[in-house]
Amino acid sequence: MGRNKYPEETVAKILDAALELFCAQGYEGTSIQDIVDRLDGMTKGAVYHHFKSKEEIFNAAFDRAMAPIVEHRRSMLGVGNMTGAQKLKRLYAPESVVPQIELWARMRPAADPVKSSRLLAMQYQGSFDESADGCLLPVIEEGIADGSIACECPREAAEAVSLLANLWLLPLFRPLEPKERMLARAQCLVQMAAAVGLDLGNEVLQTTAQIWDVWDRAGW
Amino acid sequence: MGRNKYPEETVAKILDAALELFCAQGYEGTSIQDIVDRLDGMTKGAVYHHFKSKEEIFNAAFDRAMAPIVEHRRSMLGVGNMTGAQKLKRLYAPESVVPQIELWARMRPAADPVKSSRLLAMQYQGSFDESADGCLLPVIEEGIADGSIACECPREAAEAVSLLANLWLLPLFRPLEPKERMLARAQCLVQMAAAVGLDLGNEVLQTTAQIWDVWDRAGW
DNA sequence: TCATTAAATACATACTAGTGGTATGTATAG
DNA sequence: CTATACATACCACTAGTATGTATTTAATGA
Repeated sequence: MGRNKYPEETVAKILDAALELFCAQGYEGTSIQDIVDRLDGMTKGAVYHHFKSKEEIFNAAFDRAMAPIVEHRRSMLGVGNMTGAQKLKRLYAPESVVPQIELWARMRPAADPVKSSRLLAMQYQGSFDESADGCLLPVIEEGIADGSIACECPREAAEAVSLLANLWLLPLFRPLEPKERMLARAQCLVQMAAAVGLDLGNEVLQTTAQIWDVWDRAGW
Repeated sequence: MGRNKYPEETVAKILDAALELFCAQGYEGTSIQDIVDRLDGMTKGAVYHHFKSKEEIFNAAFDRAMAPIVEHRRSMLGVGNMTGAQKLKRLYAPESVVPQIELWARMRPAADPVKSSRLLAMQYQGSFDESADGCLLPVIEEGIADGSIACECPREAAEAVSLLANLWLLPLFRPLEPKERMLARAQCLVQMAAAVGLDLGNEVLQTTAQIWDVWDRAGW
């Protein structure tokens, strides 16, 4: 194949193939050759021209997939006519979470923590980032400032809620539990969060139910 | 090297070397050759005579390291003269947790979730196992049966507490936070657990403080 | 405005060191 | 004598590199 006039198309193709494979087979279970084989006609040279390592492909693929979701969550922060408490509920309302879940469902990560260990590590790391630099902690602090939230340990509460939401309520790396169990988890999280001053709202239950439906439809 | 009269010594040497390397460099970052190089004079043939794969070495190394700790925690279950609530507090008291932490501290896992992703995945998986088949859920159910614990969602509460204890209170895969922050986390977890009917007891604070000291002394 | 050329880009090809794992040989203990 | 505990030699495959080649873009001059 000769030189492409629009190399960003090639990059997109590489990232699409990589994302699917990384999710289905894990990072270590996916070889560069696997990716190349999905790019009909293309060779390893092309891949290593656009990316300098497998690691970089991995990160780029997920950053690209997550970008619109991160953007959507961030967009709420600037809004002026909402209290912190209202924004907090919004963060875990269906319209904020379900699009992310639909993306994950399409990517079909392996329901085995060890196979998906790298993805799991990213979600773990991301839970802390989300609390610190992302949306959750800023929203909580906004709520404390405007008097709509009373929380003595905002940072810790944010981390705990974020961890549980990402690694426990999202059925990413483990077999899908029965719907009632997932709802029980959500109810449990709501109670626990309330104990440290965070009212996540009962929409979390609806969110969880919708997540379950998406996951179930996707054939888990 | 000729044939050893006591092959279990060879096995022990392999597992010792493997454990240290897997912790320090992660699973993928450790090659069989790395392990062999630590077994002076021995070769890959010896390793593959005793273990059939890298995976098996990994599992055997950690099972061996964890065995005494698991045993110690299990030993509490049979005791008859304690209520479930008392046993629950015991599970997170210093004498139950600190030995485990000292083991981890000696192994020095990399404070990077991605590098330690396989260990992280094991801890994650283990958190669910601990709730389901391990000590936590049985103890809670014992407490419900004897009237010392009032918990509406024992399974969910156990999972949540287990996850937070293993992935948030233990400073395994992330840089060590300041002591006050770790104590704030512990306080936060105690409050959240109380909200779903589990009294972890204030010993958790002492446990956390001791864990921090061990970690700090180990040079994190 | 357009042809010519130079340089930068987008790939393909061929190769390397190192990996997990195996097949097989050999010496020793039971 | 046999089974075990190793050592030796090898294999297919991996991430990554060095280099070659064709094509697009930019610069130039008229």
